[in-house]
Amino acid sequence: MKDIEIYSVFFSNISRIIEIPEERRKVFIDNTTVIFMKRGEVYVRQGEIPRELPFLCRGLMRKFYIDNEGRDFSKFFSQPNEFSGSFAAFLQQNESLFSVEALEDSILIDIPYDFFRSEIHSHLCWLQLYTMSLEKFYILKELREEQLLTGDGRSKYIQFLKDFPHLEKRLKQYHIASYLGITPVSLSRIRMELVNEGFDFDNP
Amino acid sequence: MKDIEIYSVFFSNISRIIEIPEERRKVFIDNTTVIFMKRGEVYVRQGEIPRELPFLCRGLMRKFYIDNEGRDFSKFFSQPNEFSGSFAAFLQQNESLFSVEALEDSILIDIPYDFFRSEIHSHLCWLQLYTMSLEKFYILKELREEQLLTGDGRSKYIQFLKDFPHLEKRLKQYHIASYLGITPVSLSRIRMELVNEGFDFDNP
DNA sequence: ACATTATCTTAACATATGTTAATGAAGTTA
DNA sequence: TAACTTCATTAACATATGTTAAGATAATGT
Repeated sequence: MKDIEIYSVFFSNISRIIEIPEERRKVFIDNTTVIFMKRGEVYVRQGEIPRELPFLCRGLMRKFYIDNEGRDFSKFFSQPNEFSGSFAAFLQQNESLFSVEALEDSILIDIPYDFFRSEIHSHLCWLQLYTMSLEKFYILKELREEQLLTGDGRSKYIQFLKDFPHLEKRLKQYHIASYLGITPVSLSRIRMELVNEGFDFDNP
Repeated sequence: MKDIEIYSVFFSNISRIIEIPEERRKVFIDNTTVIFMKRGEVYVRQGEIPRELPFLCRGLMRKFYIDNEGRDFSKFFSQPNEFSGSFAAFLQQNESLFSVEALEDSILIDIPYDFFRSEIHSHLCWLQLYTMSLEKFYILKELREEQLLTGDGRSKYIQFLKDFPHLEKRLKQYHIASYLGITPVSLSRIRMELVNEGFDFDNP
């Protein structure tokens, strides 16, 4: 798949939300880069300063923390038409708190920091789109915060199944468990419970 | 304290970040409302649709969830110069997932939804300021998410002490505990541990 | 298809946190 | 000051989740 096709799909998708004029599209294409990633490749490593903000066009990526004891926590699973890096680290140009890896072959558009600050922040159409994106992410975070704060393993898993109905089968159990902040063993117990209560994972 | 003084301090504070032209200030003042709240008063209740976005000028407020079993979880403690409502509910004009109450006498500026969408979203200066605010909140949420996902009670409490050094003495222990997602009993055990290790809560 | 590896399940036991309740400390009101 | 209320601490016990390890199942590479 050629870059031009990637951009074409990209602009077609965002045109459903806001119209970007031809001149701005051209500038965008000239200043950003299309990246192809293979499954298992790491986009950015915890501790690196991300110089680009990646927009996921295709595939599936995972944001994850490794803590001091080497434990792995999944922060989020990114799906197409989302930014899939660390806003926090990119915006502040400091070290990313987490790594990002491709769980499946993926395609993303890399937006360099300087271009982001000059172009995106100074044109109303881009700023509106970016703000909507931020709002969407913020809303997700608010829900996630509630889930993590108030829920036990079981309720967090049930919420996960609602939030990501198509991901349950594409993800490893240990990735799901690490997203919920529990162990794979504990997740397996919860799944067993649900099955005993009549839940059918093939036809949820 | 009169409204005009509140607005004066408000514009003075934000002018350190971005300049708002006189004409926009006037429109802002004409379309927003200053609200005075007493300690213990509730600004918005879980389940209500917030028609205004509140900006906290003075005081201390608490955002909190009550779950089905009646348990109380503190989502955040808002300090001056922050929005202190639910972005998610306000932006989408749907039911707030949490309540907001004043823990101390507080003053806020209420921004009505329609005005927010028409005025703030269509003037670059406001949109830039708003975007920065969103970015700041998003960054906070990203840190909070990590804390909730990866930390146990003890490490979350230590992080809380770093994040809110002046709040430890102004808040009840059970509010702190509910912010960390643990019980007051568990928090008390952690504090006892820290004291035994030589930590001094009077001179931290 | 086979061998190999990776993942998931299950069980036994360990640990952290929750629950309940009693006590003590601090702040409020009469 | 005394009586009362609210809050924090502490202890005993209950429960959910973690840890380790074994075996079963599924995925992968040759």
